[in-house]
Amino acid sequence: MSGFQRYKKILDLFSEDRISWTVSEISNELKTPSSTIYRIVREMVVAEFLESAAGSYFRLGPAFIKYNRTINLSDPLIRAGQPFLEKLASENPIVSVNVLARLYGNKVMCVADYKSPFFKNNTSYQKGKLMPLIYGATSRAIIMQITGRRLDELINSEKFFSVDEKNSFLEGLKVDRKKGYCFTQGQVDKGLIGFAVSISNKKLGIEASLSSIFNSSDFLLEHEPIIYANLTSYGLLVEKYINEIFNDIQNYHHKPN
Amino acid sequence: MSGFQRYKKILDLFSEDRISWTVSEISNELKTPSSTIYRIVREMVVAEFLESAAGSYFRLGPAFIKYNRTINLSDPLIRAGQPFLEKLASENPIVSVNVLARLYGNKVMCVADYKSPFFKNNTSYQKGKLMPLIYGATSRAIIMQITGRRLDELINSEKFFSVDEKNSFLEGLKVDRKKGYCFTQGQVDKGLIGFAVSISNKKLGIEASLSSIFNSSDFLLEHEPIIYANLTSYGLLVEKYINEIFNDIQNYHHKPN
DNA sequence: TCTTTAATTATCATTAAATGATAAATTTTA
DNA sequence: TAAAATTTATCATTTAATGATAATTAAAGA
Repeated sequence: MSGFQRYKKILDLFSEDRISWTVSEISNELKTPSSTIYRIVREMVVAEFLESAAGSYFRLGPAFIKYNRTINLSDPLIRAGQPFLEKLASENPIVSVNVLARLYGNKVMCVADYKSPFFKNNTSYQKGKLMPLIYGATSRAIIMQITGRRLDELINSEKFFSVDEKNSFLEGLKVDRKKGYCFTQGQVDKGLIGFAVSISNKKLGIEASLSSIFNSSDFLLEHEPIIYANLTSYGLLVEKYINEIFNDIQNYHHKPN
Repeated sequence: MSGFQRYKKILDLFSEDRISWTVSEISNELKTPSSTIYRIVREMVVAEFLESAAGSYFRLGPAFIKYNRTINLSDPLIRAGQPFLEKLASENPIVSVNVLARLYGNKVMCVADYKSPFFKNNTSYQKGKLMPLIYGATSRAIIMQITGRRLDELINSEKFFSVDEKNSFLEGLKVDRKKGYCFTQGQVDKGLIGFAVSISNKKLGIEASLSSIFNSSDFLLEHEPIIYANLTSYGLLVEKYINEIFNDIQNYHHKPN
């Protein structure tokens, strides 16, 4: 354990399922002497990346709230896409959750979302939550834009039930690529269906998706063309804005002093 | 530059005003050879704390979105207070921005907020933004619960125009402490007024505030008792829930395996 | 396209810091 | 108040970070 990993391994212990750890628990988990962990934890507490809680427990610190704000102001996908999510929701024919998602390691992460006021169910897509790579329209619209060796590597990180399942998944991707959008039913959350389009920008290395998620009970076949039209047009709009942001940044940096 | 500081110094370069940096810019800024910076930046890119943007620039990475989610699920102040902000807004007599804030180093940081649907103005209080310690009701309700040496240290980190200003500030705190709430007018944003109460929990080390911010043009004197009653009752409610969360955590950790 | 320049990675001797066993101090619990 | 648990301090040893330089790769210009 060295370099930044030393710190990250500790931070990664803190999760939804385990929000606080003591030094001795960390020490056991990472098989590292507690004198070492104490030193590292103290450093991170000073930096507000960790915070001491009651009973000798520690939890993540408020620094992440601060950095998260800066991310929201600097990530071109979020900057370009966030403002359109509410509009997309209001133009959908039925109540929806609308999501911007992107790759995060071998997983997919939602980075922005907007839920229509009267949408009842909870979706698994929540800002900052990692989701499976191969299930759900949101994820499909991301991997369907990836090809060649990178696709292989990503796919190989997933466990398929059988070779057949894997092949039919890859075939499905080809079909979706031609159609230009993805549709899935209950793959992530039962009772929900998802539609998604790809969002990409080669220069900025953006591989993302824009998706709308509905209650399957609300959905009628006649809704599909409208949903598809909305996603497609807003998808293009987001890509256009990403491009504008890219140009803005270029100009900004090339300004003479 | 050593330990965690080495990484934090780089992360802290990224801000609202300067969202992306090149390695050579970082190298100049921190007076550290670029070969060293390259190595460190590469580590943080792998960890998704940084991300490469176009034109050899880097920006903050999506890891912060993930950790921010975990914070929202684990911070007792946010967990206890967030659910009440919308209710507080709906019970206020005029449109408002409602904020949970806490200490962050020598500054105050908003950690959760809710704006009524038709509130027009922008407040400076945004989730994750650092705000001055001595201006605005939101901040006052935090420092007014701090006394003795810690108060001195915090106050001394601030620049007052004069000794008089400092003394009258400290006198004002005493008055507010007796009143049990704070009121300020245009100290942070012109045209806005703020009311705030303290939120605290000794066992959990929480020093925070709950505040409502209004357009001064909307405000009538007859609103004050209602605003005050709302803040006080919701403040107590939040403190009660913080306590319950504290007990939950205690029970959870003391469960037999 | 080729050429030039800039960006990034690799190498490695030197320097500096992290480690972890132990002891001491502090805080919490019984 | 005593005992136990938590946290900090110390320091010889181990290990990793540093930064000058060279090599490679990618981007920008001609």
